[in-house]
Amino acid sequence: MSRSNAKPFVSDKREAILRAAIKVFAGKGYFNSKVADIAKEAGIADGTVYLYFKSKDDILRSFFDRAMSDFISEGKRELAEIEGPEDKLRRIAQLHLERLGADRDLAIVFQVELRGSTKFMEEFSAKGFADYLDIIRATIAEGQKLGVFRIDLKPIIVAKMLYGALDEMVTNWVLSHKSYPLAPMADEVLKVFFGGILTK
Amino acid sequence: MSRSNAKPFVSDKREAILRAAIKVFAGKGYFNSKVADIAKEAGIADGTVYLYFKSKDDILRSFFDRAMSDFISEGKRELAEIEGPEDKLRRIAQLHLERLGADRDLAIVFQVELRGSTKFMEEFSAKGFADYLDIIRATIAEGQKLGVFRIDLKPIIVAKMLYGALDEMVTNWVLSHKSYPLAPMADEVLKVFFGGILTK
DNA sequence: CGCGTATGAATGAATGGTCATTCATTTTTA
DNA sequence: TAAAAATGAATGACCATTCATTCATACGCG
Repeated sequence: MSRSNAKPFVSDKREAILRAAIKVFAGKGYFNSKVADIAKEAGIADGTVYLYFKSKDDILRSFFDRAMSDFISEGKRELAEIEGPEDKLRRIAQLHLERLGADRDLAIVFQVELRGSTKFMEEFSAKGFADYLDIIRATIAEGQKLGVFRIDLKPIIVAKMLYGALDEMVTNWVLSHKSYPLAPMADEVLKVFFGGILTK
Repeated sequence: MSRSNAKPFVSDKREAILRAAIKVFAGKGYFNSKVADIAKEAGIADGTVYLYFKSKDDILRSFFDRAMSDFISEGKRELAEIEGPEDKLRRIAQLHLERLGADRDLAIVFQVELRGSTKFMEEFSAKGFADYLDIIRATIAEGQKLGVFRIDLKPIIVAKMLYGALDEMVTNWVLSHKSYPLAPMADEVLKVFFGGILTK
């Protein structure tokens, strides 16, 4: 009876477990994390985890599904309000770095833990990553149609480049022991991406 | 007595174990690979693995150490013969994609398995990756000094971008179920990297 | 109201399976 | 025939998952 009606908060605990799991995974790595560690972090009994998740595997999968679809839907909403492809790419880069730069544990799990096995990688890249990459690709193709971007470039390759560059910024930030703000690097990346590095 | 003097080939078996391990790790992932799997693949007994390696961990570490130092020393040798910073970067990109594109198992372990835990990542990025990134950074700084590259860019960031872009090409190639040659993508990447994507 | 009772949630000790690693023994080499 | 190399069965930890039991909550009834 603690808060209004009891029912809606069934997922409260699921949330708590998910948060605890991210923290634990980020700290010791997925394969080195015990389900008991997650339970302790969440302040519940070991067995309770299995009332909300099918398996340890399922926790990681659930985390990814939610984080990725949140990110994509927020991205689409934001992009809908922007006109030029150039500005769209700028916003994508900013959102990418802002989101991950705002939550180190989330970033660690994304950059490191989710990539630890071909099994996970294939599954995940098939799902959310492909969608994300496709949004970038479509924006580039749009820019080419409008004459803003060079047409002698394959959109999909250019999309992978931008994604790869941003991804590397995040990975470096995650592994670096220094602490600096991640988001501002979006502009540095775009400066090169738009204009190249040659002087001429 | 099989080949000239026996002694020098103590490492023959070490080699064989290493090769077997890469194949096994590439196939099922580091954490899902049993030492017994590696032994079977190498055609030896389980215990024999421990005559050549301290632990399962040590196998992955040894693999990385050798692959990375081989790559870096070969790279340095090649680069010494090249003059302009622009051509140097071109060669770096080509070597990067040629080497990984020539050995899928090696590529899988590099792109996926070595990144599966912060523990490994921190250790590895501290070692070889930092050296590699620094070669790229130095080349870019050199180009700036010579007036070939824009000076309003931070070399380290530009280096991470190039590395990140190449890395993403490799990861996509590894995870893709289609089979296409990786090396030619170096030129596509450099086209953008040098010239940017804007038409102007 | 207050009390018994049914229902679902939570617990955590026990289970079962999995492997990395060891080492007494055997095989190969010189 | 001694030393070195290789073997593979046995050991001991480790941990995901299960499930018999306990606990909390809400409801019905006198």
